[in-house]
Amino acid sequence: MKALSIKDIAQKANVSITTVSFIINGKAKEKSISEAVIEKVEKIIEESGYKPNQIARSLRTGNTNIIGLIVEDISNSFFSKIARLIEDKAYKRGYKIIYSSTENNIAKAQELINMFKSRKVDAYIISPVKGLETDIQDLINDEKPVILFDRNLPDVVANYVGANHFSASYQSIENFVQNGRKNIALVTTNVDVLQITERYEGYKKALLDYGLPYNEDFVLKIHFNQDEAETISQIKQLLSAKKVDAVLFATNYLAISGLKALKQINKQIGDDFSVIAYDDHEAFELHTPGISTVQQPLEEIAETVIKLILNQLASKTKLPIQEVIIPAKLIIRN
Amino acid sequence: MKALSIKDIAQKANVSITTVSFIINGKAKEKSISEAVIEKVEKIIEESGYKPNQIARSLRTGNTNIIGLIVEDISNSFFSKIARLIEDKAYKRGYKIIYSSTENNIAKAQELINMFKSRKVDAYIISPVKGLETDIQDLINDEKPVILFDRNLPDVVANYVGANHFSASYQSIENFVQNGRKNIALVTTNVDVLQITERYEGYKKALLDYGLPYNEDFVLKIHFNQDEAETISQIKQLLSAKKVDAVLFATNYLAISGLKALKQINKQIGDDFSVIAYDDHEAFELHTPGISTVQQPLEEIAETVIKLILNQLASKTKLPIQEVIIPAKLIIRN
DNA sequence: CTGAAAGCGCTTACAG
DNA sequence: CTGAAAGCGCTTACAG
Repeated sequence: MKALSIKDIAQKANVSITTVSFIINGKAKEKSISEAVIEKVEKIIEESGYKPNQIARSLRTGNTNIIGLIVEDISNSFFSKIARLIEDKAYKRGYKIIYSSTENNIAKAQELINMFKSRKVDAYIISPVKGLETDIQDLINDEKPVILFDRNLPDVVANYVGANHFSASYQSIENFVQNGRKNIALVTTNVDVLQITERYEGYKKALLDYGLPYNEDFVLKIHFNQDEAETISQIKQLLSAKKVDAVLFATNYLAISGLKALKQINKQIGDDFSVIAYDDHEAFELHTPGISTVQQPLEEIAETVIKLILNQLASKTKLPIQEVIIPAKLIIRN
Repeated sequence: MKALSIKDIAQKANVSITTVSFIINGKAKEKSISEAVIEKVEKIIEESGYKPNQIARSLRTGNTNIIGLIVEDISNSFFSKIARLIEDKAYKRGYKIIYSSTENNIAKAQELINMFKSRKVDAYIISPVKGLETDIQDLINDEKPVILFDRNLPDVVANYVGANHFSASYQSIENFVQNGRKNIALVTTNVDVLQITERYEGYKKALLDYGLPYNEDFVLKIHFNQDEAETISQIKQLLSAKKVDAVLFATNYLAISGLKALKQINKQIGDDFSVIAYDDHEAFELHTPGISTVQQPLEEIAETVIKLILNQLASKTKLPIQEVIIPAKLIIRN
């Protein structure tokens, strides 16, 4: 069964396809199509269930009404929640989302951008990987709306929306210090992105400001993509060999691994040992005791991302580049 | 900066666009284009960074290489994990995924299917809502590849992949009984989909088989979409007013709410009270004590879904409808 | 008030 | 071995 085309509708209504097109696109009044014709055509469209072919429309107009979303991993709850919020807001404005996960792999990310390009997506929302600078710059030079989020690329001038990672991590350490902790460890990843670096810098600076020594042995950089079992074992080692009395986990999945490690070695969170996790996770609230976390304001991030995108999409002229830094919130749970 | 078209490449190479098209599509040999021309054209394509416009290609061929994924909520970890696995496998075969969340809303789901239709997606992967029967039947009549997953629609004959919800729930109750539980409650949703009904039936049948009375007061049907606070308060009521000694939660998010409720009323899981949750969640493993769960084999489900889709996409003829029921696994954690 | 025609960028049957 | 031309289903400038 072949789908109906505008031609079929025009034939049934005994008008030209031009007229049908005007009516479909709400230009009937503007083009002064008579009320009678409008009604007739609309009735036929309604009855036949005709839906314009978006592919043809896209080829003609150059717009697809599709936004490309490129994240590290859609199954990570931070990204899937953002994806959901963005989807919601985009759909209300007639945009659909096509997504992809980079797995932190430059080659894959580049390939994805190329695919999205050849599919002519109208705009890009990207949680970038280092190494993507030129590709992103090309998009921007092409006048494509691009919003980076979560992590920024220092060497590219692009719109960016993200939490204040430095101060979030600084505050966490501050909290540890106020609770009398002195041997504070950081468990982070070896991924070389600004947002991770900033969390590290916040940690370092806070130690310095509070007169605590910085000890390299207290910083564990977990290899991205390594087995969770390996991660757990490294964390166990950090915690048992050293006199660590507090740990900041730089991502939620690291904290999850960390909690598993604690459970295995039977180390209790309490009077002489504290933990703070970056990014929330249901497990943290449920954990006994509750795990304090640094929360990125998801709703606000998604809202800002989509607002910037839609603004750019709506504007004929190039808008100034914006960096929106949103404070993260430290939630104390014990 | 206008993107290059096949015409530009043809001009640069001094050949027709037909020739360029054959080369791009790997039909050069078949069409016996000379080696010299192939090399020349490929070099120009390479140097210029030309990428064929997929929109034009889609309009011409009728294929988009896009698969539409319709789920209840992409931010639910069950769906986001499936989304990730499907994405992976689809990309390897040249397909992209466009997703959408129905929020269990029939009207929204219908709208989504229509959008996907007019966007000419090549295939549909749908976790359906009741009420979508005709829409899905229409797709099937249109010879579009359609795979339902997670939940089936009894009144539509479509490919389906899902876990054996009945037996999963039956086994859970069996486990409770073997541990001496006698007053077993079920916390489920009021969503009227087969997969939820089956979990309920499994619960009922197991009680019957083990000679335990079925008590309506022990079945709590939570309204989908209601506030979590409300859910928690209802669960608290169930647990405090009744002499319930075991609870099966029919979805992971209900179990999360349930655990919060337990924490609030300080009810311990242990010798005289058991819990099993449907669908895994990191929180369950970390919880003290660990929460037993019924796990759907995500990898296997995704694998089967994508295999069925690709088979259909590859096949010229209509393939027989298949229902693949995959056993769920009961993981005992305490 | 309405329509014929060009063109978006491809693919492919047909011709030579 | 290669190319001219039709056509996928739309939109829109132009003409009347």
